[in-house]
Amino acid sequence: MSKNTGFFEKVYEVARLIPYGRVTSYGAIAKYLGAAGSARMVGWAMNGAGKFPDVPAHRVVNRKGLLTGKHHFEGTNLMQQLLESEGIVVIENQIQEFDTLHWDPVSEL
DNA sequence: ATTCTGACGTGGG
DNA sequence: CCCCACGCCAGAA
Repeated sequence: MSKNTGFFEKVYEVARLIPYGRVTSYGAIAKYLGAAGSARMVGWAMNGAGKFPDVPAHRVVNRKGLLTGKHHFEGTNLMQQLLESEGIVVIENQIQEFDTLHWDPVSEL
């Protein structure tokens, strides 16, 4: 087993709870973990999420609904394709109707 | 040990 | 809405 820090593990846990066809933001996860303000750590944690197929990192975007982390996926627009595959409309790396699709673990969970 | 970076967020202009 | 500056803190060199 890898030496996962509790923080990383919790990030992955929340990420797996993201419903199909919905998205959330790094800050929302960070806040849910009680690490509000440390949203960057969530993004960094996702960097290691590539080793976890169960973690839909493509459903995690920044607060603007922008696919800022698409460059970390394979190819150039894999992240967008995955999102569109779930019925999410993405134009120019920007999720349409982001406010409606946004899933907040603090409120929803 | 120090220094820099980073898949972010918030506040002010 | 945009842009700029600061804070956040774990990991890498």
